[in-house]
Amino acid sequence: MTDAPEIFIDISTAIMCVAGDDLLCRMVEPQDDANNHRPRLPFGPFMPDQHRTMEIGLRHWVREQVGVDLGHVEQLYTFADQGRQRDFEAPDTHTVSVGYLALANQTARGSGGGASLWRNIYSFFPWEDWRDGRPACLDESIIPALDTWLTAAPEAQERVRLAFGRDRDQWDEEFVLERYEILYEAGLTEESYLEGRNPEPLYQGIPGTSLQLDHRRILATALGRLRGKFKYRPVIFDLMAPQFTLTQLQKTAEAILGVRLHKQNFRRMVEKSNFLDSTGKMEKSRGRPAELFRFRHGDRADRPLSGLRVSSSRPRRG
Amino acid sequence: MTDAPEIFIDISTAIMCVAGDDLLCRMVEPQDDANNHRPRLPFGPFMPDQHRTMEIGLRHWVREQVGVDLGHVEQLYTFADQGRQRDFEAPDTHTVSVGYLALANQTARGSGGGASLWRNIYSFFPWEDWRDGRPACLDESIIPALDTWLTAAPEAQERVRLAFGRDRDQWDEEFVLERYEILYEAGLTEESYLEGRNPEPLYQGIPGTSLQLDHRRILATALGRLRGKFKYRPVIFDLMAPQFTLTQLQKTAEAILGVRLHKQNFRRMVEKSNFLDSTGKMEKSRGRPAELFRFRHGDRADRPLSGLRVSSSRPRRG
DNA sequence: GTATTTATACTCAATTTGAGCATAATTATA
DNA sequence: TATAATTATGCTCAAATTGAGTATAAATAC
Repeated sequence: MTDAPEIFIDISTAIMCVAGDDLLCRMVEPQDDANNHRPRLPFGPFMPDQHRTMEIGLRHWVREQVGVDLGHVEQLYTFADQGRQRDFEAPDTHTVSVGYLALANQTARGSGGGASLWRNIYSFFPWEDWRDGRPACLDESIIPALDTWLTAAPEAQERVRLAFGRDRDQWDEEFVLERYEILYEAGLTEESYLEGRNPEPLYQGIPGTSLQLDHRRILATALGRLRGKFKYRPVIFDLMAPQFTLTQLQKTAEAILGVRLHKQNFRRMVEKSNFLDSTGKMEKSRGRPAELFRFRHGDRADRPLSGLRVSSSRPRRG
Repeated sequence: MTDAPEIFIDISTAIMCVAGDDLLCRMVEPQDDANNHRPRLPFGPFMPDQHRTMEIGLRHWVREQVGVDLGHVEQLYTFADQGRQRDFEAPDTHTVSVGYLALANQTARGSGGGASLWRNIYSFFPWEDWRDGRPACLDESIIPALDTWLTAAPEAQERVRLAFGRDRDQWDEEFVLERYEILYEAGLTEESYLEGRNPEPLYQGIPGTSLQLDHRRILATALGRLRGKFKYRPVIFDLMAPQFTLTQLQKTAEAILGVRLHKQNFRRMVEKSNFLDSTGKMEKSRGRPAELFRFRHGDRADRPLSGLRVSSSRPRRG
């Protein structure tokens, strides 16, 4: 077993942050040196002799490449399939990719080395943002393209139906990865085209910026995980500034879920959850000033670690 | 960078199955060749030249070592910390361990090569089974031992409180891994003793069979994941025979959660969820015969993929 | 000082949950 | 053969939660 390919591990991190209405992800922009004009996540090899754990390794690469202070950090998934992140210069090598999700708040946004940028997450997944109603790109390009693909791959019918729903209400916001994987397999992403999965650049009608290597896949995993997790663990507070108003909290929840929430009910839920301590202070901006709250940490909350069981608002018109 | 340690990947699988009241996990028993008398999970190296994906690799090792037909398969976590699964014979090597959860039903239990056995999962985590009330071992050995440890490591106080709760009702059944990790760090597992974390065999008062390598850690991850997941995805049906009664379904849910459920409410919930099709048939055993149901697959269910939002029964006596 | 904006309070019906009582259809046993 | 024990299923009912408002308060903008 001497000529088995040597294994390398890449650690890539999706760092999320919120600003106003936007859920942002920290990218490393391409240096425009011809080869690779797509942005990427901060990433680097896992070096067991220098990093006792992968999380230590990840913090090293993040510090070096984007200099952001991380709050909550969690491992997402390990992708090992051949060909999704192959290094063509080292064919006798197999690189496995471990994706992480990290959360930061605005105060920790840092600026750090090199060209880098916070990008709205929905610029990579326009079809995931339903805050202003059903995204137009679904009916304009994605669904028609998938229908075409399904005539060639009818066995995928059920999977597509589950991921993209049939009519309204059938959309499960957590299936971010499933949807991205389907688009990838259907050849509707630039990634699949560049990796030679299909001869035609079918992706060109579909909006959404593509990323290097398998980073958009990792990012899809991150968004899906975040959407699921914040419903049952209070991770949302890692995205908030130390003090915040209920509206800011709600905007953050909406940005994560890609969905509009009912204001009064959100407030009621959050108050009952006992997560918040009120600072006496007020924030004034436009209309009536809003009270500033802060997160009440572990020891005093009664439901130790549940999340925000949000209920979305479906303004009645149909 | 020529003398960086070479990386290997182990794939280990926790295969779960249900029989009656018991949640079982498929072990490979030790061949009793002195070195290792502890059981282990089926596992083997990931060989990228032979297995296009890790899941293919896992199925290969499972087939070879225990011959079980797998239903649902899902990746759990990738553990990479030094020293938790070190191979002392190859010091210039670093092995990363990827854990998987797989579900099987009784009809798929197979027998396959070598000495192997289904073992009750709570034999490894006796403190996780609350079906007959609070496990005695908690107050008899675990909590006192943790208290002793906390005097030496007071910074862990908050973590311990969160994982083990203070009084009743504070126990979050999903924190299986967190609890195991605390016991490991506190030196209260045979694994930590054998890995040289502490000179005294403190674990000897604590019940629970230990496993080889980091397999009990993977198993803890598996149980925690299963407990969480079946609440929002219908994975429980992968553990059921093709036809089953509501009581059997409830027993399975109880075995997973390690908690007793309220029968009538469980029935009501499961009927409303629309997951079941009634076969006309009945199963008779002791009392009144029970109707046999089967799982209604995807296309016809109205809530496509929610899980069983169980409500536990707390018989009032306090 | 009136319109606009935003925050917060309160209401109310519909639904869901938690707990238990009642009844039905069997097998085990006196 | 009657009666007890056992298991399944049906139904009730109050409490709590949810979904969708209306109403009012406290600012700024014009």
